[in-house]
Amino acid sequence: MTDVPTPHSQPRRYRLVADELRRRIRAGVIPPGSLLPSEPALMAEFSVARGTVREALALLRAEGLVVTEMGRGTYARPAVPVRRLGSDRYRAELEQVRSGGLTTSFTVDRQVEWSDYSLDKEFRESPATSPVAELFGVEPGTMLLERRFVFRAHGIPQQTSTSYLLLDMVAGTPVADPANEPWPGGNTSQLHSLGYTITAIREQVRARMAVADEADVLRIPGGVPVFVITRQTYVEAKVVEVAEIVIPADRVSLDYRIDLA
Amino acid sequence: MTDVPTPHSQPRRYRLVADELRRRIRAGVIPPGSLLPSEPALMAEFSVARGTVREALALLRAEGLVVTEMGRGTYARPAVPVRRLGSDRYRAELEQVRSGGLTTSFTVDRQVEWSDYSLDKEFRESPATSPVAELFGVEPGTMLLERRFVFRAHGIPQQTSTSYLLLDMVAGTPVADPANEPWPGGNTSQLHSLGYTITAIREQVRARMAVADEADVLRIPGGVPVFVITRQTYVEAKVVEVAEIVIPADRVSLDYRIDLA
DNA sequence: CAGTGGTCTAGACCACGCT
DNA sequence: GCGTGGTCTAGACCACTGT
Repeated sequence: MTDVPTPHSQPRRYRLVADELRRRIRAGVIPPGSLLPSEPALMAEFSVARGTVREALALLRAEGLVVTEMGRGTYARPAVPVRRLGSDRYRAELEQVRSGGLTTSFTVDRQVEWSDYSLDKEFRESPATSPVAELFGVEPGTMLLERRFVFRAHGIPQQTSTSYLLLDMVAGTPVADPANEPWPGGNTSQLHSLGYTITAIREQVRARMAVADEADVLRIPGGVPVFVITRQTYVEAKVVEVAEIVIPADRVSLDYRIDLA
Repeated sequence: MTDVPTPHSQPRRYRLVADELRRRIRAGVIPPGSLLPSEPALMAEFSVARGTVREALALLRAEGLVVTEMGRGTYARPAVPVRRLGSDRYRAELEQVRSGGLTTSFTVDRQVEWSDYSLDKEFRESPATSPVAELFGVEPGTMLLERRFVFRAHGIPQQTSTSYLLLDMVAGTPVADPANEPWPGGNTSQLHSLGYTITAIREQVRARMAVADEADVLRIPGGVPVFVITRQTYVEAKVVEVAEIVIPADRVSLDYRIDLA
C-alpha cells in the first residue's frame, strides 16, 4: 500500500509467492508429502495479505502441485501409485467366472483384495435418456434398471459407476436385487447368470475436470482430472449393458491393445 | 446434481452462486459461448461481496465450465466439437497404405482435409531414457531417432507428439530426413517403407492438467486436462516405435473395442 | 485449548477492451 | 470514458484437527 506506484506490469505478488513455493517443491526443499509454511507464516515471510497468500496456494492447487487438508495445512502433493487398468481385464474376468472364482473387474483392475472392497449402491428403474438409448440401440424412454455404485478400497472412494440394464431383461431376477451386491464375479457373472455370455466391450474415454460434487464424492483435490469411460457390453451385435465410469485420473493408466494381424 | 455430504453444513454462499450458474448453463439459460452476468450484477443478484462472486466463478473455471476474458467478461465455455479417435484408425491406415492412399492417422482421426493440415517438426538423435528403453525392451542409452511434432488443423495446434525409432533401424533412410515430413501415410507407411508391417498397437492412456508449456503451445484455457497417450507399435513381439502423444482432452474421445470371442 | 484453513465482507486501485 | 475482470488489503467469524 505504501509501495505507492505498484503498477501491475510488475510481477504480481501472489505470483511471486507461488513461484517461490513451486521452486522449493521442485528443488526438494519441500519434499513430497511434507507441510508448506502456514498461511500466517507466508504472510509474514512475503509481507502480503492473507488473500494474496491464499491466491498463490490456489494456483499451486490448480496445478496439482499441492493439496490442502482442513485444519492441518497444505502439503506438497505426495506421489500417488498409478494402477494399470488393462483392457485384458474383461478376458480375465470372463475366465474367472467360468472357473467359478470370486472377483469383479474392480478387484482385478485395482489389485485390491476382496476383503478390502466395499461399495455403496442405489438401484432404480428409469426411462432411457436419448444418449443412453442410442448406446443401447433402443427407443428413448425404454425402461431401464439404473444402478449407481461408489467403489471403495480401504474405505477410500476410488471410482463411481452408473450401470444401465434393459429392464425387461432383468426384472424379477436376482440381478435386480440390490441385496445381492456386491455380486461375486461382477457384471460378467451377472450377465452370465441371465444367460448372456459377453463377446465384446467398447469403451469411449473422455477426460475432464471433476465437477464440485464428484470432487466431494471421490475426495479429490484440485488439479486432478477424471476419466469418464462410457462402456458398452456386447453379446454379438446386441448391447446388453451400458455403464458410465468415473475415475480420478491420477490413480490409473488405461491400457489398450489393438491387434491388427 | 444431488447434493453431497460435505464437511461444511452451513450454506456456503459462493457454492450457491456457483450451483445456480451451473444450473443455468446446463439448462441452456446461459447458452454455450454467451456471457454470464458481470461480477457487479452477480453481487447485486445474490447480495454477496465481490470476493464471493469471484470465488464462485473460480470454481466454475476450474471445472472447465466457463472461460474468462480480460476486460470482456466470463463466458459459458463454447461447445467444442468432440472428435472420435477410434482404435480402428490403425487398421484403416494400414489398408490405405496398402492401396496407396495419402493419409496419416492424424487426418483420418480428426477428419481434417490434407490441405488444412500442417505441422512443426524437430528431429534429433538421442540416447534412450530408462522409461523409453523399457517400452522398447532395449538397454537404456540405446541410440534413438527422436522426432517432435506439433500438428495443426486450420492453423490451430491440435496435438503434439514425440516419436522414437531405433536409430540403427532408420539411420540413412528417408524416414530419418525431416524434409520428407509430412510423410503421406504417416508412421504406418514409414515403417512399411522400412520393411515392417505393423501387427499390433498398445496404448497407455493417462490424463493430467497441462503444464504451462503445453497450455501455451496448444493454446488451451484453464480447466482443460490433456490426454497423454504412450503408444507402442509392434511387429510381432518387437516394439518398432514408441510415441508420446499429448492431446487436449476437450477435443476428443478415445474409442476402443475389445473383442472377447 | 491453540493453530490451521474456509468463508465472507467492504473497500481500493490497476489493466484491459470497446466505443 | 466506461464497464469489464485482476490484484490487493485488513479485517472478521467459523469449522476442523490436534494436544
